[in-house]
Amino acid sequence: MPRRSGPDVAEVFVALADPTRRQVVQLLGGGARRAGELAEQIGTSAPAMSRHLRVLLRAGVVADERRPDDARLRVFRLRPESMIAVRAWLDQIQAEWDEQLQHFKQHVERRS
Amino acid sequence: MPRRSGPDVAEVFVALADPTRRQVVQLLGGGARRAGELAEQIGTSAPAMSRHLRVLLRAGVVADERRPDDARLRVFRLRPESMIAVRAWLDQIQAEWDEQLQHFKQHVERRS
DNA sequence: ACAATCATTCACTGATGAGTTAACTATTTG
DNA sequence: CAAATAGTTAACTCATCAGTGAATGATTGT
Repeated sequence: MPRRSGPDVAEVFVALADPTRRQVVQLLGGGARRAGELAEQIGTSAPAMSRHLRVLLRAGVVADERRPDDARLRVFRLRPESMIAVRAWLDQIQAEWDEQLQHFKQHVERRS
Repeated sequence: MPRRSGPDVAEVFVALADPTRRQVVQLLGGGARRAGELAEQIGTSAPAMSRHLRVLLRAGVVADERRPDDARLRVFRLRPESMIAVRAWLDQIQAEWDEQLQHFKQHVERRS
């Protein structure tokens, strides 16, 4: 049983509320990257990036992996399941919304 | 020209990062509600709700409308465009991700 | 005009979060 | 072993934000 928790929609939203972390996600969409690469390409310090990555990890947005050939290097990749969790939340809202629209239509038709 | 700005994905994410505001969005998915109703059903104070609604307004997540019959009553409804903006952002990430997967597949096939 | 209702704004508090520099751990390389 | 590299942790500062109670604004009812 893996120790890292599954994506929780609340934490995912918090994670994606920060612009730097959204940039990280966008970069990781193009493939796995090292922590240092992310810090450099985004233009933030290493400590700041480390903290951001920890938030993304705990939220289940990214996963980490140490390189077998050089264990200093920590590689991060996207976990699309987290995005799917956000989508599911949006779907839930939109489903209720559509249902409401249906009721409204029926109401209008009954009045005509 | 309406004074409220269109949905900005950055502000939408910030708005949805708060659990109370997500509850508001969920309730509004079931139809328009007054500020007081939202405060009561969620169990928060009126001032707090007012602030949350202002954030949601500025982010373009909700729209407000004063009732013609009783101008004290301010009714809030969902603006689905904001959710669509979030979806578009997710789509953009996932598109890059899928493209990356394609490249990976081709790489594996070439190696076999 | 006066009271009641619905909601917002103000002033304040406590908590959280992002950034920085410096120190530290772990790993690889000469 | 010593130096260099990759990254995290620690201690601190600053800003932001959510909540609260009190006061205020705006509108309706008597």
